[in-house]
Amino acid sequence: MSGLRARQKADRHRRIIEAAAALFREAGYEGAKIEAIAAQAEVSIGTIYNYYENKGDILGAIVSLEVNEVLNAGRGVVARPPANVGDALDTLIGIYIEHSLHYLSKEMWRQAMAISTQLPDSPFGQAYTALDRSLTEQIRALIARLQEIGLARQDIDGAALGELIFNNMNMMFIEFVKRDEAKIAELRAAVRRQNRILVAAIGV
Amino acid sequence: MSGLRARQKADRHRRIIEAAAALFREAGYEGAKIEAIAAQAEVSIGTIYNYYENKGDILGAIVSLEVNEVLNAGRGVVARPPANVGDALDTLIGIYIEHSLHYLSKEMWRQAMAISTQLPDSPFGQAYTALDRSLTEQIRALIARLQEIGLARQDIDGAALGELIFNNMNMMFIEFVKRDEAKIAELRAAVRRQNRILVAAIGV
DNA sequence: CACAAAAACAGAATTGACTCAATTTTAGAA
DNA sequence: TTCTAAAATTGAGTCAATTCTGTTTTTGTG
Repeated sequence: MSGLRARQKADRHRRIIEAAAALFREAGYEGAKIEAIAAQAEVSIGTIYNYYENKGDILGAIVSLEVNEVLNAGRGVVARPPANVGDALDTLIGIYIEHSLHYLSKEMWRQAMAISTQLPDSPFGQAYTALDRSLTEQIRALIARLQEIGLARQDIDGAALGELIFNNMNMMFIEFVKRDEAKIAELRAAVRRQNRILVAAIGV
Repeated sequence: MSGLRARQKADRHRRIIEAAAALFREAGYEGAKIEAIAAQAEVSIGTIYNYYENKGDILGAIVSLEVNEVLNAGRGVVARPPANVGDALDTLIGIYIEHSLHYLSKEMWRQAMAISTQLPDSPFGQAYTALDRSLTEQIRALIARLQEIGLARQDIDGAALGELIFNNMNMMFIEFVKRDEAKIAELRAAVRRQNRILVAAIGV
């Protein structure tokens, strides 16, 4: 039996996430008081803390949903990459960046990133690290695919290269969300310029 | 005249920083209560907030001292770099990493990094960004030096390369401080492996 | 159906960072 | 030396996240 308790639990989870997402957008992370989230979700404060360890974990759950969508969107590029290394990387990274701001504001990203380094052992901290690893893995998969097709040199250390590309992109993204006035187009151009060095090194 | 007021001010600054540094080490960042810092520094809570905007700024002042030392230590390497690109990068990065844990614990680094992304416009947030830029600039200077000496190709985009190397190193350092059991030697080896790709691409 | 144990809920109490109005100290002019 | 305005200090009070303990609901069993 699926059980009344289990159903109510799932429902409460959903209500809390929805209420929090709405309030984070409206009022920002700091501005969204736990009390308000509880009221809007129609649960008590205590119940929220029964479901999430702390306020950061609530944001974490929202961020995780988002990053999983990004990973999904990236699969298509890995399966059928553009016909040269530069465009392939640019396309994948473009998807990451564009999607990332679809549901989450820069402020939400800042908070999420801060929490993940501040509390690396909290549920969200660990989830965030795992998500980063998945993104690195996807870039690495793209490189492997390009090597297969014969677009990239076979003798390249694909693992190290994947990390290099991800780490650089991620750091650029962090700086990007730290400045409210920074534009997506500029971020993409800067990363492309940096990647050009790598593209030259690994193209056949 | 240097003035009584100015002298007392400098003295209070010093006392607050020393008290905070000691307590951060002993009890961790969260564990060090403002009230305790105030007591140990023999000032009132209000005075601390007269000198620093918030708790993070106190840590920020400590971190800034540390990073400036790191920058200083790096100057020597840029002035007289080892005789090949790989060793030159490894030596500079080695200095950064080894120095970084001299005065600051991993926990203090985690907090500092978190604060700098959470509040990028606070005094410390801005200072931290500037410090990152200085480190990037130093790596770029090393590359320029290597190009001068004829150890690196002249046609490389030095600015982009410097950013790439710094961003990768920094991200690796972030992951490093997130895991208490991570070892310095492993970090250095991983970064060396990643840089090898770049070294191959830019060596003459 | 009745009941006991387990799970979940509620919200008052606690805690600690930060604010602010009142008080004290300093600098410098008369 | 005395006085006044500016600067600095103080700590009690505020605010919001988190904890804690008693209550209610659900489940499984006889």
